[in-house]
Amino acid sequence: MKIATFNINSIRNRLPRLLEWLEESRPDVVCLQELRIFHEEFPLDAIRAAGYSAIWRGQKPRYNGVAILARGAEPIESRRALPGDPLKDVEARYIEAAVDGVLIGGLYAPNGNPQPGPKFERKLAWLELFIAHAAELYASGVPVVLAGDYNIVPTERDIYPTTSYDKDALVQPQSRAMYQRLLDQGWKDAIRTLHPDATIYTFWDYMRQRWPRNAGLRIDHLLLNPQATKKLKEAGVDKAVRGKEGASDHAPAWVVLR
DNA sequence: ATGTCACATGTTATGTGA
Repeated sequence: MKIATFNINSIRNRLPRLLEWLEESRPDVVCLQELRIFHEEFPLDAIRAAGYSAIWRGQKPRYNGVAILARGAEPIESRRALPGDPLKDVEARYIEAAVDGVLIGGLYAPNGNPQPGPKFERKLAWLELFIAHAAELYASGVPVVLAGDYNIVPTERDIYPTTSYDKDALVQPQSRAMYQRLLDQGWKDAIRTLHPDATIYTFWDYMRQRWPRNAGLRIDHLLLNPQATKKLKEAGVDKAVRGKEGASDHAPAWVVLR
């Protein structure tokens, strides 16, 4: 069972790219972030024609937005917001469903820039709620995968050598501490578990030639509880997706569970 | 400060979010 996460950065502009990738990579489950559509604009017909069913949340105005796609199965929705999020009706950032006995949480954490400021406070507050919810899911007894754009660079190894992100919310010690708290609960970062020392990125900014220079960041993650970790077979990033014409600034990251 | 890209407002650009 292949489970992927992909920050699509506007599903309207990138639908052909998404369909192409679905065909090539053939994931069984996909968590999408940054749909950037009104709820009613989701391209369900095209997704169905590609062989997937879907649950999603868009919003007005067209920011954020998350979805879970499943091939050959209906995702059984368990949540469409993070419990306790005061902005749960305003910002579409979390969706959760069971697919083939695996519980999937799809997330789009707040970016948090500029930092410091209210955006950064919102990021930390959202992550606090996410950590609390993750603790509940961890203990559920079933395999759980928390997949999405965490907007956190976990360690220095997860960013190209630079000082230009030093003030960025993605690398702040407070952000990294939140990620560490998830690992301390027992969640495994799937890519780092299988590739502890590799240089792996999932995001390359459009600016300053960062893709051609491979000046990337690893901010899209799949966290696994022990029941899911036991099944972990492969993990990776479909890096080539970032190099296509009209690509998102993120590449899909994925795991294969036995 | 800059670079790029998508969207909102409602220009014939400018601002925001990333």
